[in-house]
Amino acid sequence: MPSPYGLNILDDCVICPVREERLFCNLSASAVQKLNEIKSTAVYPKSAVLFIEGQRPRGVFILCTGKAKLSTSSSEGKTIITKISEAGDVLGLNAAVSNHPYEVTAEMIEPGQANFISRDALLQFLRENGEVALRLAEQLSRNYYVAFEAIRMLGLSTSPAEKFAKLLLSWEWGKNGDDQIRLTLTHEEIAEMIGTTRETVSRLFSDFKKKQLVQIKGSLLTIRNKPGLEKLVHS
Amino acid sequence: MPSPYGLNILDDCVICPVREERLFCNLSASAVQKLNEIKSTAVYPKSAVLFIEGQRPRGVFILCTGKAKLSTSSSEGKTIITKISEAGDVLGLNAAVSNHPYEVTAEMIEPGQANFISRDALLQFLRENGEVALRLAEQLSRNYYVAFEAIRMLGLSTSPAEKFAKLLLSWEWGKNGDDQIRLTLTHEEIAEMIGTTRETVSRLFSDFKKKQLVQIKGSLLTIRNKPGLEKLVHS
DNA sequence: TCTGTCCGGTGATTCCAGTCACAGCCCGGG
DNA sequence: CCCGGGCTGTGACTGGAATCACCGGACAGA
Repeated sequence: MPSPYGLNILDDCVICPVREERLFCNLSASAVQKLNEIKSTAVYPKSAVLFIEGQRPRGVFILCTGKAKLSTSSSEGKTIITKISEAGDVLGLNAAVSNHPYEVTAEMIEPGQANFISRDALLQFLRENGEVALRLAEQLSRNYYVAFEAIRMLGLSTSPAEKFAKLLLSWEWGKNGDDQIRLTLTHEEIAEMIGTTRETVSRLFSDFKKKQLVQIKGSLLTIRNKPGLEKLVHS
Repeated sequence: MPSPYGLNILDDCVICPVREERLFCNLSASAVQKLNEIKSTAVYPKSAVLFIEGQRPRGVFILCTGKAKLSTSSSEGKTIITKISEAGDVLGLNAAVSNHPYEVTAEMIEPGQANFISRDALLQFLRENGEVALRLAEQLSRNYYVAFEAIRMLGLSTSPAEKFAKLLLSWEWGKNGDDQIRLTLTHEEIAEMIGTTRETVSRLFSDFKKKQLVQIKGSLLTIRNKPGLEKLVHS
């Protein structure tokens, strides 16, 4: 059956869709089998919320397609986005293994599918498959390094211009050989990633365009002068 | 033999000196025995550097006494302190298990002793003691949450005053029943924890004293009006 | 005891980015 | 087709924090 949003049908969404280094990859056949038994797959529209900061951890979500933003906010309403998750990412893992409340809110920014595994089933699975423990440690480590990058982003650069350049440069790499990417984030979301305001991001785009650093055509973003950007980053 | 710095002699420094929830606690007798074989203990003076950001991970340090600051800095010289480690903390764990370079620099701010375990020995130990894997995951999770708190500290508060109040309130709790603590950090270090400048911290102290929020007598810091501080924090 | 160094306090100045306000735009839905 | 809501661009203003500069005190070491 065709699903909405132009995505593949559910059965095409396997546990390990993309990245080899991820938690649930290259497991024994029986382990994969077990995983497929305890997972449940669902399709989420844009703006769907997988879980909310502060909730008790129900389980983990493995993103098959689409993108989700992970954010945390203060009671004042100020919000920071700590990561944009893509296919293959495991969301809510820290909360699930440590049984702390979710530390972030996960909201879809591009529609997609995700496998859900309840906390109980996950822990059970981990107990029965010692082989995964190391993978788990590696994945937790990766999460830590991602958080750490956010710290450097927020703490180590004085001007918004520098943070913005840093963010731009953190994209681009690899992907599809081409040196242009589709910009799916709103200025507001970019602002929340670098800890500034929407207006400032808007002005930065203008600035960077004027200075021939980047070029924008519709939603297509091109870097025209990478060394120029790197000179802004000094770190 | 008495050691310098007025500390206990080395043999008093066991693997698990303080906290029950830590990585190397409540292990089987044989595991503890093994740990004591592979560890090596040393005494570090103030300003001693255990490891430096970017170095290949040699191993982990388990702090027995003293305090260490973990920091990262940009090539511009700007520095942020991500955590003040105390007795019982395991330093360099993420780097060691994932074989990434140390992501922070660890420098003693109060002299003390630490056990060192080389990466090879640690991995070997982990392999032989599956019981520790879960502990490891929990510890990595804790590291993550600590980093996450730093993110919220740096990203979610607009004014230095708010960050400063937040930092003050993050101390105090528990310790020695008393509601005053010894301030061992310099203003500069505090500034590096909340992402501002030394002068601003100095002015904040003046402000808070004038507003009767805190009191300072020598190096003894007392909170005089906790609700007042909490009102500044809005998060 | 003297001296250099580190730390803490404070004033003056500058300027950047947050805030407010508003207008145009794109796009989707009725 | 037009309407409306979310996104984007830009101007004016201003407050607050970084920066620069300097001083005095504490302390360690010669």
